[in-house]
Amino acid sequence: MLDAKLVRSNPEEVAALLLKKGYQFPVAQFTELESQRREMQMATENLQNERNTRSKSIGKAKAAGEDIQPLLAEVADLGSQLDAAKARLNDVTAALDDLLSGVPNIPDSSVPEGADENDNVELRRWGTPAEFDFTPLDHVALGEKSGELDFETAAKLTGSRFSVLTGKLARMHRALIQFMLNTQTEEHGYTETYVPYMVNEDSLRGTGQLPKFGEDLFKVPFGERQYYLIPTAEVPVTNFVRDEIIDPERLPLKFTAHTPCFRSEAGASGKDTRGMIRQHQFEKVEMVQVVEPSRSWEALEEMTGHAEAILQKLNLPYRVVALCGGDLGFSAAKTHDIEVWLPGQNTYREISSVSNMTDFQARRLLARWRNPETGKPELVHTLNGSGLAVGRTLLAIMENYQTAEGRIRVPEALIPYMGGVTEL
RNA sequence: GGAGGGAUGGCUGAGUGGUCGAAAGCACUGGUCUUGAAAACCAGCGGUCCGAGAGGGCCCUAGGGUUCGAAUCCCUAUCCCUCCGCCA
Repeated sequence: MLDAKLVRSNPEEVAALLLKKGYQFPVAQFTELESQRREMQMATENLQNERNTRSKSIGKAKAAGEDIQPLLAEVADLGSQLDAAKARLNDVTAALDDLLSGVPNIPDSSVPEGADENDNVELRRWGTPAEFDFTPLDHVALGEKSGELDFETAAKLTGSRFSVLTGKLARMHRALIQFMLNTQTEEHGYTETYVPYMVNEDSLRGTGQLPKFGEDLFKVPFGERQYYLIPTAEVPVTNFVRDEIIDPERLPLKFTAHTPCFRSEAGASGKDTRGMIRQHQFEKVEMVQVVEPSRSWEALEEMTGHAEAILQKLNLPYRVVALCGGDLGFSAAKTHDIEVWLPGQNTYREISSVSNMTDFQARRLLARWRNPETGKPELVHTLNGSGLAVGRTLLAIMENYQTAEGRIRVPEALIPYMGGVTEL
């Protein structure tokens, strides 16, 4: 959520900044609601003040043994006036909150202009795509050959956009998770966590998936309530700090978690239907940092490096792009995507996304730290990034490490995790 | 699933329907003392919203209710603890 004060004092300026994201901020509607809110808040508070003052004097009179009947008569209709005022105020603040919670984060000034992924800006490339003296297959064809990647069985068990892995391929999938977690914890200083795969609405509100993006989530009815399967570990892990005031010496908080992620892919029918690029269920190792505001841009670079390190160790060629305004997510002020080279598709595809949410999530979360300079609780900045998406890493290895016989060599770094196996 | 008990500021913890936004302690900040530190002593010290300010509102898990007035009484929900049952 954006800072209401900021929006209030410079609505036009905020609207102009949000245009970069392709978002039209309804300035007139906001200003109108805001002036109503102010008027009603003052009216309500005046009534409350009067009620408090009078009630107090009744208490005094009673204590002094005076007759309080005349005083009671004077306040007879104050209650109903107050109720009416409160109801009007509630309506307006609810409308205002609705409006404001649908407004995305303001993109950083360094974010490139642009409408969609075609306008993203490449920052750097690492590694050289391998030359094959045969026509490289994509991971679906490779999986069919070995029989270890099976979409038909998955469709029988559940439906489309699921996969079944078996044998050594399943093991490599597991090996990747261990490898990523070990790297993030042992080399990059993250604390490993294990978290719920279902969360409540408050958590999703805190990180910004709700109220706007509920249709992307799998819902789980639970008694009278509703839980949601997590779309990313960002949700449970970032919510660690909801309603917390964090001691400055504890910052930065650096957490990593391996979780499955569940996405309905509601708006993506027909997109990436082949293979395991876009699934309803996939594994991801996530990095989350909670930092003091002055450090968040530094942390974005650092975390991008932490994701890149995995690809470098696996010797997978990739490039890093800065997302343009139109391609940025709702809560992000800036995002780096890391795209891995896929020979089977002859293109780079997203394998990690690292974002600085600045104080946007922290405001909804009420995640604060006590700034030693002011002594006051102030909002922290939150960041998250994949380190990495496991399924996509697996298929990148399949395609980049394939042999003419359609087998898959095991990347050096993974051999210890594979019990010494060097080829599948 | 059943029976009880609880939830109060950064933490621990008192609180009789009416000067209660809330005792006390810890922690923290400033000061006195000291070469310096510790100890001791003194003082300060919740959050949030509106307002230029003066000031005012709201917040004692959450949501309802009773009342002129609720941290305090009633209802519901959530979470935690104890015991019984069941269970990977």
